[in-house]
Amino acid sequence: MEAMASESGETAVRRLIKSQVEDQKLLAERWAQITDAALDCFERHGFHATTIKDIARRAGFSNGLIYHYVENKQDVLVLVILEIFRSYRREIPRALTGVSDPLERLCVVAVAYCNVVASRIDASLLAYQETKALDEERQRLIKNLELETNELIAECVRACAEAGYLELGGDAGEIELATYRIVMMAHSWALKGWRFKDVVSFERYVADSLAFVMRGLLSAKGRRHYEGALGHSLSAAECRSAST
Amino acid sequence: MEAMASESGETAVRRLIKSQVEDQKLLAERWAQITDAALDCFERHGFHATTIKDIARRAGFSNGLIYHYVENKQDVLVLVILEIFRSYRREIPRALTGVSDPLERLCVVAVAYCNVVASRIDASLLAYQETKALDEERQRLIKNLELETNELIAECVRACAEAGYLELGGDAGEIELATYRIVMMAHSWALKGWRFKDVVSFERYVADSLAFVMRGLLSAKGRRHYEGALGHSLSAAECRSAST
Amino acid sequence: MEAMASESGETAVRRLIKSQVEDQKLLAERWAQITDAALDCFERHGFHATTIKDIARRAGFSNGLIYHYVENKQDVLVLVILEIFRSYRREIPRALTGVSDPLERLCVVAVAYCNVVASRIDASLLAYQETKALDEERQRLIKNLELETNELIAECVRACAEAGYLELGGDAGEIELATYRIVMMAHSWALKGWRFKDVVSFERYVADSLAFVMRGLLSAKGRRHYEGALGHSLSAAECRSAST
Amino acid sequence: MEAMASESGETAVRRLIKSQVEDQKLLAERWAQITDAALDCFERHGFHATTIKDIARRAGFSNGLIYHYVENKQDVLVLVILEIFRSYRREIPRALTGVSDPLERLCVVAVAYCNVVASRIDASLLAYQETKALDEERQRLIKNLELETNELIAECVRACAEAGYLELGGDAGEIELATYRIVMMAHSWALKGWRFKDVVSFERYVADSLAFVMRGLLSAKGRRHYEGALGHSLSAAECRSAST
DNA sequence: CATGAATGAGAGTTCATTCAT
DNA sequence: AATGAATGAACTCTCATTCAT
Repeated sequence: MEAMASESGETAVRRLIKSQVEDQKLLAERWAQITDAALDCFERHGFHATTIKDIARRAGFSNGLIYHYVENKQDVLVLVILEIFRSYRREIPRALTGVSDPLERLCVVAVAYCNVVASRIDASLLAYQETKALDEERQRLIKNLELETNELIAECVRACAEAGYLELGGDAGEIELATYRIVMMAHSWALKGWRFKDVVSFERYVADSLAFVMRGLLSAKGRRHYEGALGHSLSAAECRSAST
Repeated sequence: MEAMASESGETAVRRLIKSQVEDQKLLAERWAQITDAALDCFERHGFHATTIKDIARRAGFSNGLIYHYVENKQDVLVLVILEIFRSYRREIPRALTGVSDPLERLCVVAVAYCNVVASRIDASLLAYQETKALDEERQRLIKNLELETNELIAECVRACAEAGYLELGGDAGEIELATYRIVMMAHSWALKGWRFKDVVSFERYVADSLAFVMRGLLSAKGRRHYEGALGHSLSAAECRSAST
Repeated sequence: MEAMASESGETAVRRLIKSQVEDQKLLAERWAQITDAALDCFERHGFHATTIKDIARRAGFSNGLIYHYVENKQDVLVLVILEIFRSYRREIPRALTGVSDPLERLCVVAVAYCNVVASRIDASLLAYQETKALDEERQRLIKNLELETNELIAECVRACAEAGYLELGGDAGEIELATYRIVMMAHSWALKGWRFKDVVSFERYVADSLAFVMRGLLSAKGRRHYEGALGHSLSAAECRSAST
Repeated sequence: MEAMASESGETAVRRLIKSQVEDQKLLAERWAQITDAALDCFERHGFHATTIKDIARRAGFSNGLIYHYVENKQDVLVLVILEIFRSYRREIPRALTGVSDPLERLCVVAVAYCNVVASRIDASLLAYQETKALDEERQRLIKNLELETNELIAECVRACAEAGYLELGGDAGEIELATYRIVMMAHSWALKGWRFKDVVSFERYVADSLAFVMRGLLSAKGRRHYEGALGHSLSAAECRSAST
């Protein structure tokens, strides 16, 4: 399911963002340049205060060129938001590599997700802040990508649920809600970072929040497993978080 | 402290938003009209896509008039965001009236906060989405109002902590983090409502989330109290939530 | 001729500037208030940068009131420019009182004219700067008033010419040109004061310029009279200039 | 000093008026078009009554384009005023070419200056009328350019003073005042042309005024030289004036 | 006679987008 | 493929003027 969804994501992008340029290699390179430049500008001044010229200047080419690779300014925003979802899809599987215990996988995925969000706080917020500026089709694309990304977490949740570690039945709604508990734990740092930073370090925030979420989600069996055999590997996960 | 803080909020507004019109009654009426109209427009198209003329038209008066009551478009946004904080300050104390048990108060405050957010989902998001469009002074005002509002919840958290119901020491950081667990529970509905709505009803979301947060925060003593004597009054609180 | 002309001036004003208010005494009082306030504002910020509200505020009444005494903003400018011409008509005859020698009268009128200009530099410039902002009828009124004022000087010139003191025939063109030599001597101080002030005092400027103009205008007979019997009274005139 | 000063003038302009367009040739062409169109509009309706759109329309391009070559409306005014100072710097040296007698040079420079002013009466007045509308830096630039231009005349005055032709010591203040006598002779035609035109032709005005100024400035020695050997070349100068 | 809230046309300016080169 | 000059619609904000009270 993951593969299918993510393909539909990339495919949809190609359908949505029209380029006049045929050469696929060049297209990819230019999209990357545009994305980098735009991300930089948006983080500084937000989407609306950034002009196409700003982006072009930072990318090091003429403003006209952007319109060879993108139909309009909205598409640049889409490109940027996409890039974040790509980060998730790159980083999360990497973090999960070699981890097999379902509960450990859940913890790892939560921490990895937090790390991605934290490494691009402003970009993560863009999706919240500016999606409304997009037309319906593009909004739908982004929501789909979010659901795809959530699926990376949902899988781990599902595995835990099946192993009886979670205090929930296995129906889709419950799985999704539990997934969002983790998603919001990461996004809260981005959304409220301006305040949290004065109160607690990121590492401490992640550790505390993970413990909080786990207390909220785990069954008695899960709790035993979590507090028992899992102690050492979890601190390892936290270490990894600090090094990103 | 609460009273003082909230007063400073209103005072700051009067200092920040300059009106050419002296008549306080008229001023209040026009501000309300502008706020209503703007809220409506912003919810539909977002802040940037809404023009002053749109707002004036919807409010039913000339575009020039807005500038008699507000210095610029930013101020209209401030007015709108303010309105939400006013809702909190109106609704939360009302919900708490007559409730004395600390843990019950905590549950009630959480539900009340969720209700306010849910009744003005889009407006609640505005603060997230558009605060960046404001100058520093206005951003500071809004952040202060948020902290003031949080204090309404923090008080209840503190009382529970002092009663030993919570799994935390009483230091300010821990209190604040716990407060934000509740805040984010409400905001998550606003932020992710587009998805949750397909999965779960608002009432169910609130009930589940409250249970989740409580499991995460309560001490053993708190848990006993929560599950024991509190059962009946909590369902009452939920009923109230449904009726708002 | 003077009387007739000045009457036509005042009469024209009453015809041009329409007031809704009948009471002539009140009308005069309000016009004076408006003129004072406007003069003050125009000197600070110029005609265009001054708003009707600015003027009303400084005059101490509501902006609406101005439109009871004046048809539009242009009329306020006319009122102000008029005030300067009234100064000429007040000050110049006063300075000439008791002076009978034609050449002495010429010197006195020149110095008096300079004094009026210097006492209201910015207002004097208004006529130059903003007359173009007026419609044709008002421009004509102002030009007529200027000619009336010039006549105060021209009379003295004519008397000197008739006494043979000047190097010119008596035809109207020559008289007028000689008159303008004196007018421009005064206006130059207003127009170029920003530069002159660093180089020379006003009193010195007047004395030098008077000498310069006289050298340019006087016949041999006039020069003899000027350098002979006139010495003492001229320095007296300069003294008066300094005391205004 | 002259060269240096005039260079600093042009340099200051480039620093003050910012264009988005790099191409120097195009920049010069567009500036010229804007200047011409603006001059035309300003002469008709004044600076304030002229809109950017008016200028664009007359120049034959879109209103947006102006802002590629100029930062704001003020800069257009600066461009226009500048053009006049450029005329002085072009025309005056040309008129002086081949004239070596100091007194003759003084007469030639006066006539040439008058000719420039007369050929662009309204533009010459703009500097008087609208400088107040500019910010301080731009006002300073214009005043500097005026002083630079005056220096073209002051040189001739200085040479005459050194030759003993003028009734003045050589100190800077006296030189400058004498220079301004000539400047104001020219500007008076612009300022009061509306009246003079009915009384005297421009050529006659220049001849009379030159004679008037010379009578005012010359020493006995200068007068002898002026009336003696200079007769023929001066009428030549006047002829040139008529043909411009 | 006086007030001041309300109007609305129109100003300067910005910037996404186009297209000739 | 790349440039960057040109366009022009649309925005925010101002303010002379009106008119109900």
